[in-house]
Amino acid sequence: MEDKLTMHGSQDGASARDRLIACAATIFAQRGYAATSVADIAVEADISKSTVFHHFASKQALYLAVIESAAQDFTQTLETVLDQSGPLEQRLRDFQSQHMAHILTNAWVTQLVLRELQKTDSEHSKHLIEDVLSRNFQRLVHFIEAGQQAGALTATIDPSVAALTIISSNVFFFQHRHVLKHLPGFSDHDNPQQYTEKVIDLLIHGLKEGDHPCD
Amino acid sequence: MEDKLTMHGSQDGASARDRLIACAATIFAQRGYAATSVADIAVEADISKSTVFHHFASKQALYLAVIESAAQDFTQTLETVLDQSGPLEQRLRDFQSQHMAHILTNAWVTQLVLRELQKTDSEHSKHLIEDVLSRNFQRLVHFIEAGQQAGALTATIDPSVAALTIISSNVFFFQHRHVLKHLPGFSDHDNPQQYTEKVIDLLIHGLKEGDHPCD
DNA sequence: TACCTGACCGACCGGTCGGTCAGTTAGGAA
DNA sequence: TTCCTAACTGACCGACCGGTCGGTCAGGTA
Repeated sequence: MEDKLTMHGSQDGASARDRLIACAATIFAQRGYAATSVADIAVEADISKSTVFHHFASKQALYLAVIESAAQDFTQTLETVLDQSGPLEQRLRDFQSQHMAHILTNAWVTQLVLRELQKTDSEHSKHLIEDVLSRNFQRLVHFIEAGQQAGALTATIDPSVAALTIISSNVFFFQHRHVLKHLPGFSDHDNPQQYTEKVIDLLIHGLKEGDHPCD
Repeated sequence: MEDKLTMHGSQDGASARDRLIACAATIFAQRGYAATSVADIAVEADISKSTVFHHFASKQALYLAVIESAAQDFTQTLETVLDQSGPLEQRLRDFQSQHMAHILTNAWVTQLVLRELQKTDSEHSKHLIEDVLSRNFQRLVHFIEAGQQAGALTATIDPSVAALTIISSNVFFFQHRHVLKHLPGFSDHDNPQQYTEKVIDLLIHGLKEGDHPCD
């Protein structure tokens, strides 16, 4: 069904179905499911509303296709960051940096995924997203555990908690980046990379002054 | 306007207007603005839809009242946690713990506030919330700065970044607490207080093993 | 008694929503 | 040429939405 090269109405390279998913993704991400009308999506995709229902059985089916596509986007990235060589601290820094860059460049998709994750009634779609998140989470946890076993990281801290703290700082920055501008005294609101550096600095060295007097 | 003690139709203690706001808050928080109908709110509040429009000029006006009420709820708490005495580390621990407890007990309001914060078009309502957040943020930043000047905390880390990391870990836990259950190897999903303890442990002592060899 | 007022309601309105359907177009196979 | 089929469309439908309107009812006041 994907190898159809004959297109009548559409002059774009991508298939009408893919264009439809892409347009729907941004609008769903911007306005949410209920506030998005099928007519809006049709206008954005430059087709009629009926054509939307020709490609998808319902609005919900279109939304599920969007979520599925978003989940695929998430899986194909961030896979190789932790597998590189180099000093452990630098690899942690790279992960944080690339993770931040990824969610910022794929902002609409990220927003869509996060919004879906916050629904209390999971039903469909949430499971695939959870699978993706679980995989990324486990990879990061294993990386930290390896650092602990190698003696490079403190063995007493919970690697799951450390991983979540790393991820949450990036997600929080992303979700509230437009609010952070108005926070008094916060200078890194328009410099996410510097923010990730500072967070890793904090996580590695800790807050307590007396903990490393032998520098 | 608040001192009306004569109520005709309602047998509850709170005024019908307050009950309306309370009911609307939970439904708005659960389903979002667009997905919530005035009829739904009316049913929940056990009044007719017309009565909703008797108390509020429009659905939007009701929503703004809900947001305003939610902002007030947020200001009145968390004001005295940091002002107590005791060792600095314990006060940080208390803040994290009480902040977590607060957003969990006021879950619906918190969800409403967070959802409102993520809107790209701020318009109304966002400003008051930003005021509340800025105040809490500044208070935490000043606390950390004081710890730095007293020599108890490392002077090289950015206090704003530390404050945001503290807040973000709690917010992230709250937002994704239902997803965390399905994360493999994460044991604290149903124990938020233990999670806050571990986060503070991590933030205070840091990840790096070699940083505190003199314990 | 008579009057006023505010809380409240059922019935209703214009508009928008998701979804259907009959019909048109155009390329490929025979 | 004929037929098939997928892509596509405008017209339309019932359901539901936010909001209005006319009116009821219970208390306060004089």
